[in-house]
Amino acid sequence: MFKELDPILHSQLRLAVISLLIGVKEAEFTFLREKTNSTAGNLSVQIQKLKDVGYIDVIKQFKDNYPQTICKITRKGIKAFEEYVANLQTYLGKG
Amino acid sequence: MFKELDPILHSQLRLAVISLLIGVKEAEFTFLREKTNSTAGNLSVQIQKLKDVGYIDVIKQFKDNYPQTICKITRKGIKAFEEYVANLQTYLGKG
DNA sequence: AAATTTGGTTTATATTATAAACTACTTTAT
DNA sequence: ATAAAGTAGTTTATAATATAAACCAAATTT
Repeated sequence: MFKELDPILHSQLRLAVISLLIGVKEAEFTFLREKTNSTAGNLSVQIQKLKDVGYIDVIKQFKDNYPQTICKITRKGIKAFEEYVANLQTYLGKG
Repeated sequence: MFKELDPILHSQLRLAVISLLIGVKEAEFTFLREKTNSTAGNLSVQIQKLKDVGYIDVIKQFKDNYPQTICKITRKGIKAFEEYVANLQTYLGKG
């Protein structure tokens, strides 16, 4: 009947981050923070979680003297997102 | 960009319950438990929350000597579900 | 009448999310 | 040169959620 929803993606902020990364394939921390309208602390935590499970790659470097965090979705992340969306349909279908 | 997702509905079990209730308009606790494959304790708590915010009405009665809990979605609940689904599209659109 | 089943609720615990405080460094203004 | 403010995050503490386990009350079965 209802499919399990990946708890990693069933979070507003993490879902928004993945959704953005699917569109652009690479994005800065600050870009994600602006687009998701989240606090830096929360975003930092959620990016770490997405990285821990292998849904994104995180590259830390410096740009114009400032630290810069770049995020990229992985193949695994794309697959997880697609499955999440598909499973979600089992909840929305009856509406 | 991303719309806020109603935290009451952004829960796998509560969303499943509402999804079921939209289909049938009235359902027993036991029916919901079977269909959602949840534990009675968890379901009891989540039904209480849906009732607290006015998304469902809960009627307690007896049937064949046993207590029976009936749940019905309210107009407010239907509206909330529809809005949740619409807002969710802002997250899934780029996939 | 003891054990099991039905239909739940309550309570305790694990997991998540969020915000606030902090680190480390850079830029700007004085 | 130094103080104040800004950038780019991380860590930590707290609140909210979810889940499971234990419990309750009555009914049924053996």
